[in-house]
Amino acid sequence: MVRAGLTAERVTIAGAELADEVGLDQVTMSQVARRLGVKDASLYTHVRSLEDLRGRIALLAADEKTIRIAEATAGRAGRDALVAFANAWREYAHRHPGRYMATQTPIQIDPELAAKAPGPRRAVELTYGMLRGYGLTEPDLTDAVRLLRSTFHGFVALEAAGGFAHKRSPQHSWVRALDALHTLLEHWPPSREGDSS
Amino acid sequence: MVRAGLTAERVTIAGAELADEVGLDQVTMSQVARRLGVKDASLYTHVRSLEDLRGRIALLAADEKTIRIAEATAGRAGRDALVAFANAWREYAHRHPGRYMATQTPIQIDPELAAKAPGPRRAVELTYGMLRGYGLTEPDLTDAVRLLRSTFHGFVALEAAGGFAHKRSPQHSWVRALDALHTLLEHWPPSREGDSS
DNA sequence: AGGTTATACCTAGGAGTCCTAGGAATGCCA
DNA sequence: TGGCATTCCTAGGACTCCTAGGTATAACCT
Repeated sequence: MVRAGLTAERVTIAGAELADEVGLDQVTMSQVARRLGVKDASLYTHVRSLEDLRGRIALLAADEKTIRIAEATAGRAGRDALVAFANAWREYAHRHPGRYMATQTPIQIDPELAAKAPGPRRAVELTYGMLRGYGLTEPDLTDAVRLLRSTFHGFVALEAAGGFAHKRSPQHSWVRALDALHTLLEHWPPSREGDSS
Repeated sequence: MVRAGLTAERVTIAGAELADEVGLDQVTMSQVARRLGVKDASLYTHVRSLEDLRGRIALLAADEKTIRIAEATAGRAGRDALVAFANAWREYAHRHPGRYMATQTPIQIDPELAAKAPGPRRAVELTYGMLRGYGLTEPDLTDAVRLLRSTFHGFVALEAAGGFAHKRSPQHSWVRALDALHTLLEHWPPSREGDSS
């Protein structure tokens, strides 16, 4: 009898592959075990539960996505950086739909595990860095970061859910959205606080 | 023996309530049946499968959300309409997290059933109507609609997933995002097609 | 009212899933 | 070579989805 040589990472990767191939909710302990040539009970040595596995897939995806974005934006600034950032985000979501969907999970991720994963924190830093060139200051900066992340995520999520009719290619709308966001960042509106107009 | 008086609608509503209370993935045939005081097998008279039920919940949510938005935007125009539209969207997502999450489901909804649901189609019309005041023309109009929908959805999705750190209230960022979108719509950038700068 | 029909709801059960408990095999290191 | 930690197993309980086939009830029709 040959051991399969499992580890939490290998289980997570198998789950992530499965998620991309057949959808996140088809990722079951049994399926993952089958793919690894192992009985489902064996997985519990490496992973606490199915929930835990899904959390690990989400963190893996966050890390991978962050790395792609970092590579894509390296050495770029302004509009170039914005476009590279956004395209890397969207491409990751397209290439790894299951992994990406795992990141949408309302958080019940093991905090201890999440603390070790550099992805999420790094992603925020990257976004701030990308916006440096636009001359925004806090709290506008945080608001702009959130707006960008919302738009990127929302677009790919609607795309994945079939939320766009067929009359115009999503690609066109995507490019135009990036144009719009760029000009928006260049002319970020002042706060209307106390404005009664 | 008293009959429960079930129907596809009542099963769907029970499922939707359950989704809001305990999360969409806790919506099982057994749980819904239990809530209705019925055996799980009985539900299959009214609903084809669990997938089918989830699709019905998604359509119900789409309809409800559209109605809320229609009420909120009635008689408004310009920025007022934009803010009312967006707030109605976000409020629905907050109040009915489970239902809302069901709408994110990658489409495997019974087409025949979807054709009868007015929600999604109506929602698109409403969005176009809201943008009428901004003087956009096709294809910019479609691009703008998609950008707005992406941002609204992305924001509430990230909010629900705990994607925003605690340093600044999401509410502030939301208001600023709406400001930003409004000025963006007033100064929609021309197409850069063929622009090599 | 009584009989007929449609259907709402049931019981029974198979297959698949998550997860635990405890045992056997394997690789490592003295 | 022997001891030990760990990997992986078998066995099994509880729950889930869904089907098949039977019973009870409501609605309709004369």
